[in-house]
Amino acid sequence: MRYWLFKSEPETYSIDHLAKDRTTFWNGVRNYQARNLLKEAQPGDGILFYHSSAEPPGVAGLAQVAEAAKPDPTQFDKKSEQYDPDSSKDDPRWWGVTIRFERKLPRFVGLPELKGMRALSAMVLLQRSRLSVQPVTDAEWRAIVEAGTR
DNA sequence: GCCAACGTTGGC
DNA sequence: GCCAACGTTGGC
Repeated sequence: MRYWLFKSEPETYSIDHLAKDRTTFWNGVRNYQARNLLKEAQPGDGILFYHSSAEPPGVAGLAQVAEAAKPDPTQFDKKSEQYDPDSSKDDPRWWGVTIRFERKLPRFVGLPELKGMRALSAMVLLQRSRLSVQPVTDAEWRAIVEAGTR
């Protein structure tokens, strides 16, 4: 079982939206590296639900992978903003996973706090910009869940 | 609103 | 294959 961090702009889709929907298909990823990571995600994997472009940005809650990757239908939809004319149904380029709400963290863990945590000094979130799906280590997961539960 | 980071596109 | 131009992400 692995851990991931998914970024979402809360104005578009927040942890509260997920809490209400219970599950959602996480699609619209159009970055190859993020896509490759999505395809590795397996049911039961843990997800840190991160609010980006928010005030403040940070980890708002937990989710889990409910269903492994399937082709993202928006890539075939000419009317979609996410339409990709170069993708084919035989060999889809873009994929998404179904995720399930687990719980909101009692304490939102903001980015400034994350930056100050020693256990996270090598975390992808803090080292690499602009990657919307990221791997998270066991130790990072534990440190963040603990910080958000205290 | 600004801008750094960085991925993608396309001319050569 | 290089690299300049351009677009997007996302923190501040």
